[in-house]
Amino acid sequence: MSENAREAILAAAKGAAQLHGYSGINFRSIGEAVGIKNASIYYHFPSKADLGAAVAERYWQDTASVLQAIRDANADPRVCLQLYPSIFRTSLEDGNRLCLSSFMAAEYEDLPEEVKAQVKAFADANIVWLSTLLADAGLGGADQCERRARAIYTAVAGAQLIARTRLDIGLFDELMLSYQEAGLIPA
Amino acid sequence: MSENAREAILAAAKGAAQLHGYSGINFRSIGEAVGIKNASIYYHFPSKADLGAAVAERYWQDTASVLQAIRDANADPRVCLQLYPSIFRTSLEDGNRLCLSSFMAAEYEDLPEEVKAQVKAFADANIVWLSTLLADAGLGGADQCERRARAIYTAVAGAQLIARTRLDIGLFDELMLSYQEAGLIPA
DNA sequence: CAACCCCTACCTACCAGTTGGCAGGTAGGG
DNA sequence: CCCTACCTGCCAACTGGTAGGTAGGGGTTG
Repeated sequence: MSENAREAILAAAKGAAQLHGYSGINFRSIGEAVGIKNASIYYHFPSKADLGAAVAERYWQDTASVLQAIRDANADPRVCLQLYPSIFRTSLEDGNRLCLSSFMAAEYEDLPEEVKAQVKAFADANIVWLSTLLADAGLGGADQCERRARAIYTAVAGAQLIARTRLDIGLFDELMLSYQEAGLIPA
Repeated sequence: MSENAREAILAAAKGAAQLHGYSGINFRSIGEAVGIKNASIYYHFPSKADLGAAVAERYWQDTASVLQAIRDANADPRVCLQLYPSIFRTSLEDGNRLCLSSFMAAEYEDLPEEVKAQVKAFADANIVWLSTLLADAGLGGADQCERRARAIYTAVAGAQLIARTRLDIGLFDELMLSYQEAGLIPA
């Protein structure tokens, strides 16, 4: 196992956290999913807080990579902006999972400090990406773009949160369309 | 105590749920807050699921009352729409609490059926109110207004969720302004 | 080549704390 | 005498976490 086990633990914990939150990360279940005993997880991660922070850090880094890939594949910033909601859509497709960071935002008051920091980092990464692309699309100055980036990020996260309760991805798609019609997401 | 106890339990459970979610509703803590022992709660509510459902039901009913009061106090539907975010703002003011329904939307997969139903009812109540007022303001047909109502509700809920992690109500206010500037919330 | 040792990556067994929930008892008012 | 509105005491399940043991591979030394 070795490095494989570490990765498998991260993957299992990520999946669990997207379904049940940080408090739903359970060492016994994760051990079972990975194929080791719960105590063995402590060989790879010193505590639950460390594991949670590692999961959240990996999560925003992976998201940042996907966002970068969208930019690389599409020269037109407006196309990129329209593809932005897809990163939230995929987790709904994948077993009605929530954005890890949204779930942890809800649990924020009960989170260890190191996890909180990674949750904020996710939001920051999204806002930076959005605001860069808004600027590239010529939609105002830096300040204006950052404000709008924040608005888009929070709105899309909210849409995912609520769409989840209806078990209907169509609702999420419809909400993205409404955001476009209203002028929040550039059409 | 009697009927007082029941109300006190509901209030304590509501407060706990807004901070820690459904899974954070803890019979011992609630008993302590109310001034009775945990086992005594079972006299008033047969199970945690029942208590949770009662709390969520009361929550959307109270919200519906506040929304109705806004309508009663303001003839202009546009003024009402601009006051809408205030219901989310107040819970942030009150100890950085989240909308109960948003928190439970995150926990949705782990919720008992009867609680899920009340979580949905909250969203429905908000959307009905918003879409009625959008129609009153002459902002399109019934279908169009309902779509926009959904968009506003999810965006505002998302803003509250993310603003919470920054412990800064100013961010929430700024997001509401951005939604207005973008044209999502009628100005 | 063999004996040795240590490090990796796990294991078993356990602990203390917390959880929802239940059985059965009781003070006091009508 | 019974009903209300609580109580004590308990249980089983589950939680994160710890102590200490071990199989096996690799490197070093006589």
